[in-house]
Parts: sequence; C-alpha cells; structure tokens
Amino acid sequence: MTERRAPRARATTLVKRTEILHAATTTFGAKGFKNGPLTEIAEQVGMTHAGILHHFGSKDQLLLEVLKLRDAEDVADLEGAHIPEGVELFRHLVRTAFANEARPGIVQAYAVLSAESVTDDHPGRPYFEERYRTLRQEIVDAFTSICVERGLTTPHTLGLAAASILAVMDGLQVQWLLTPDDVQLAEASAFAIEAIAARALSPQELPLDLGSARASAAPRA
Amino acid sequence: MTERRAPRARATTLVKRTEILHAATTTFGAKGFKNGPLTEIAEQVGMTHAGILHHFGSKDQLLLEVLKLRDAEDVADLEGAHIPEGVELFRHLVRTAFANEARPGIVQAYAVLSAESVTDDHPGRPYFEERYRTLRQEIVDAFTSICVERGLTTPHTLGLAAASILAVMDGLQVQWLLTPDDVQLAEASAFAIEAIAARALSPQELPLDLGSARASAAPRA
DNA sequence: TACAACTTACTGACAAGTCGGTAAGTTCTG
DNA sequence: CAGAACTTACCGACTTGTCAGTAAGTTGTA
Repeated sequence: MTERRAPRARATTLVKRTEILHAATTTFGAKGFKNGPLTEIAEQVGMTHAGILHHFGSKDQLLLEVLKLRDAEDVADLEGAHIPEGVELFRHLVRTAFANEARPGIVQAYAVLSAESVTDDHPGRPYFEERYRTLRQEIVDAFTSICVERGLTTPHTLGLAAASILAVMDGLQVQWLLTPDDVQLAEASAFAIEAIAARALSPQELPLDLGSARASAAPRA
Repeated sequence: MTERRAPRARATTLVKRTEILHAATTTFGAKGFKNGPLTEIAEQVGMTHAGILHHFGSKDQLLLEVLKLRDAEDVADLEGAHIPEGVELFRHLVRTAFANEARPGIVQAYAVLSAESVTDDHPGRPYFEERYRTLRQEIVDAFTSICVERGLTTPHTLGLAAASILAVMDGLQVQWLLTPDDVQLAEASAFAIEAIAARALSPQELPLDLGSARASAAPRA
C-alpha cells in the first residue's frame, strides 16, 4: 500500500518479505500453489516476479515459508501462553473455528493447499504430513490428560477421535467455502467436537448400531 | 493397458469414452484438474490429446463428465435398490468408507478436486456445491425419519450434524491419503458418524463444556 | 569526513518448456 | 461414399527460472 523509503535496510527487508508471504497466501488460496503464478503475487506488492525469486529463491521455497508463517503467527497469537492442555485445547480449537470465520483467505489457502499436497511430488506434502501428525498427537494428549484428571481409563478410540476432530474441522471449511450460507462453520465445528469428545470419553448407547455395516463393503472394487 | 483395435464403432466409442473417463480420474487425482495434462490422460488410452478433445470438446467438459461418472457408478452399485432411508443411509455411508479403502484413486480424485473447486472460477464448483447440498439434505432426511420412527422431536442440530458427517468423511480421506499408516479411514469414519449421530439424536451430558469458548474468538482478525 | 569497495534489492529481457485448443488431413468402418 | 475417429502440425498463451545490469544503501578505511 504505502511506499516505504527504507530507513533501515534489515527492517524493511523483513517487512517486504512478510508482505510477499501474505500476498502469496492470498494467491495460493485463490488459485492453488501450482496455478498461482508468481506474477500475480509480485504485482500485489509492486514488484516483478523476478524480485520475488530474488527473495525466496524458488516458488517451492516460497510455499514452505508461507506455510511456516501461519504457524508462527498462530503461536504468536497465544502470546507466550502455554500450549493449551486438557480441556483447554478443545476450547482453543473451537475459538479458532470462530475466529476463522473472519479470515476466509487463510482458511481457503489451507483447505486448498492441504488437499493439493496429496498430489504427486507436492512440495507442501511433508509439511502437512508432519502438521497432522503433531496435531493428532496434541489432541490425544489432551484427551489422555482429561482421562487422568477424571480418573477414567483411557479408551483405545482416542486416535480415531483425534483424527476425526481435525477431519471435521477441515471438511467443514471446504463446505463453508463452497456454500457459506448453508454451513455455519463455527457452530458445526463446536457441535462436532463436542459430539466426538463425548463419544470418546463416555461411550454410551449407540443409537444407530452401525456395527453391521462394517462387515460388508460395497460391491465395487 | 492392452491395445484395442476397434472392432465395432458405436459400442467401442462408449467403451473408449469410459476408458478415457477412468484415465482422467486417475490423472486428475494424481495432479489435480488444472495440472493434469490431457496428454497424460491420452497416453493412458493410447491416443493423442487431440483425440480426447474430439470426444469431449474441452477439458472442462471432460471434468464434468468425470464427476458425473462416479455418481452414475455409485447409483449403479445400489443395483436398482432404493436410495437408503433412515438408519440404512448411515449404514450405507459406513459401508462406503470401508469400500473406499480399496480404491484410493477415486478417493484422491474427489479429495483433490473438491478442494480445488473452491478456487477462482473452477469448472467443478457448481457440481460440488450441488453435491454437498444434496447429500446434506439426504442426511437430514434420514435423521428426521429416524426421529419420526422413534417418536423423538426433531432437534434443531440436524443441519450441523449432517454437514459434520460429510466433513469428517472428507477430512479423514485427506489425512488417510497423507499418512495411510496413521489413520484408519473406515474405522474413524464409523466412529465419528456414530458419535455425531448420538449427539444429534440424544443430547446427553457435555463432557467438555465448550460453551464458553464460543464467546471469545482468537485475537487475530 | 570522504571515498572506495561491496552488498542488497530489484528490473527487464529472455530461454525453455508446457498446455489447451484448432485446423486440416488420414484411416477406418458400416 | 459418408461420417466417425482419430493424427499431425501448429499457434498462442502462460510460467518458472536465469542473467546481466542498475540504483541505492552499507561498510571499511584513511
């Protein structure tokens, strides 16, 4: 936006880099990584694409730094506070879902990029593999700590529950991006998280009795 | 795989078209729509890319027919049986999850394409919007029919539950594709569906009490 | 302070490759 | 022969990355 007449070299560079990273988030969110041209990112920050490459070396490297940036900012948002433990982690997840409704850009970038990352030799793949593994573990730990607190034996379904919680949050984002009027991102996230946690922590009656469905798979191979 | 020296024109054409559609599913699944080149699809069926264009007119059109094909095949799998109603629909969803573990190609195609469809002017977008709307409605109807059957008043959370169920199935697919060893696609799907349905149909105690998290959203705008 | 040596942050032009689509011609088949 | 099913050849558009050059700032030094 505003022109900066570099007072200090080092500081200005950092600002420019962050500006580029945010522009890249926008473009990758709007068009995906492979189809988000460097030119479009460049013109958002008043530069040529060669300038971007000067800063980041390659498009792949730019993607990796875009992904790292969000993590850095998310941690910054916690403002030195501890990583949430126990029930606090689930509250944090729900808060995040509510906050996400106000920043569709980043939500879209993550939704698009995480799915794109499963394609052949995608440079973001290792990042997302690691990210999901870490988040699942954090959720399992939170569940475990709740069980200890409440004197429950830890169920063997915590892994399933952890994966399901992340899955529902991601999946809801896609539906929300497609039909924002039909899907309430945060409400549904809160509902589902509570449902899955309830099931994991205190397995009660099974209103659907889906057990029989497990046995027979659909015909098509 | 095997070369076909067309014996009959009309019948062969249909076969060829379906063969192309399956090849396209593979390529779009592996590389996405925008980055899945027609050439790659063409060589899978022993053709040049111009041959594909001869059959489908444009790449966009090919995508739409790829998406329609799966619906057609899924319906065919039901073999003239009714669209599942009530509890049967949920059993069908779980069966599908188990069946999907055996066909990672199609799973990946849908995971990649549905997320890609939220990008700017994506030709698959209307299809996915409609698809999710329809599926959500089917699930809501199934819930409603269960409520009627059991003499329950229909909760106002059925919409949230329906979106959540679809979300968890989609989200688990992405995690499963990224780390197949860590995530059990079908088990987790069954677990989550049961959890969400339980919560929607018989809201019991809330072990997490996440209500307070709704009020305060995270700082970042 | 003054000036040289060096670094940083770019631009503009270009190379090299990819891709979708079209047009025109060829082969196959009924 | 007529028309469907292609192929070959090609265009135009787009992309990433490289490279040389330039303007501006920074550092070292006397």
